Amino acid sequence: MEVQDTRENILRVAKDVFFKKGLSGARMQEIADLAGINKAMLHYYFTSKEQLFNVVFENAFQIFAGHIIHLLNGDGSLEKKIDLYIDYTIDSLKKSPGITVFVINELNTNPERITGMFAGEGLIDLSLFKRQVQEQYGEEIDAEMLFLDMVSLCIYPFIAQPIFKRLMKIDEAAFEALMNQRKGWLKKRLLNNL
Amino acid sequence: MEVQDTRENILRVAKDVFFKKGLSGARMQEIADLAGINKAMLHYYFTSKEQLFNVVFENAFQIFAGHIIHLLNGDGSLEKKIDLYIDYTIDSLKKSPGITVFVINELNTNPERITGMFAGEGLIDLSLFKRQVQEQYGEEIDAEMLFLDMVSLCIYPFIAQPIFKRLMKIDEAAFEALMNQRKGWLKKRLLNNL
DNA sequence: GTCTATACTCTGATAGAC
DNA sequence: GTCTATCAGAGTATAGAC
Repeated sequence: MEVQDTRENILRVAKDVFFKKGLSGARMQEIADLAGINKAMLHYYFTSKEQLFNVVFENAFQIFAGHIIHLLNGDGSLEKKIDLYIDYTIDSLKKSPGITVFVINELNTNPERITGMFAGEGLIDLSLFKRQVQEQYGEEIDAEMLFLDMVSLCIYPFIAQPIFKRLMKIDEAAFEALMNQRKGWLKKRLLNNL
Repeated sequence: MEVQDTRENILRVAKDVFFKKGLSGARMQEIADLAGINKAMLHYYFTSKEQLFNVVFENAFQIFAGHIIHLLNGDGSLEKKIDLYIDYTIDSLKKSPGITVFVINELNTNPERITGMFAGEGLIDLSLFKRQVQEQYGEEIDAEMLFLDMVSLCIYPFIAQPIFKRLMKIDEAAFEALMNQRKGWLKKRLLNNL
């Protein structure tokens, strides 16, 4: 197998294992087994478990934060932005439901990471969003609260997915359908209130 | 120190350590140090790390699920219930912000737990809530969606607390104030829409 | 690039004295 | 009930042959 293939393959299965078990719960042996290689090979491509984890985490954080960046820095009216954010976030999380718990958990375990993640560019910044809310709705709507609402409403159902599925007595497919239906519900609820 | 004191003391510090690092990340040595005893004593009171963890988890889950049980099975009108749920949940999470990530993460790592947790009584059941919504608002409001909204809006800000604090450039105290302010905001937003 | 074998550390758990 | 000392297993990482 070519270098690139092996490396990509490791990252693919490492993602699955780290998503499920976190940094401390994951085992290099399991990653090696799933990748069809042995532990020595893992250390040939990645110097340590932590380094491998960091690569996986940074990829995941890009996707996770992408939703928010998309919302904050997108073009168009507030209504259009919110509309797009809902579709983008829910569709994206349907494909990779474990990503939120993974990122949140790591950021909780290892809060120093946050500073590093936000240091990059000025990409993650609420000020444009705030200005837009103010211009269109004045003081009546609190931009920070609206932002908290949007993010919460879209993301939390995926975080608590195992509980909700049990509570509502539905399976994987029904949950996905519920999330699709939720897009319309959220647009009505969020936009009608503005 | 008396038996009860030592045991309670262990549970208190074990909670802190497990909340921060999870099952696999926690170290018996650290728990022993913080409790002011040695590892042998830990195993005198709790047969294994997993057993200690289970006790901590079950206590935490009671608190976590208490919010929802409170909502689902409470007395009074829907409006009153929602009002109470918001106050109860936000006040409770302010006191123990780490609990949500802890519970969610463990349920994600170890999904078999969910069945056990729900098996107990018929306490966690959406049907009363659904009936109440239907009676008061007919088909216009989707009870499951409304339920998802309430829980998401109250809980998610605490889960993503480290990120939000960084994003909004506020400290611990300001975050708490924001959550207090949020109670009023949520009541207006949720109840005006019904 | 890939493997086998192994070194070495960490950590959960127990034995046994007091 | 509490401690010291120690064992046994697991798990990361590396040496070195091919």
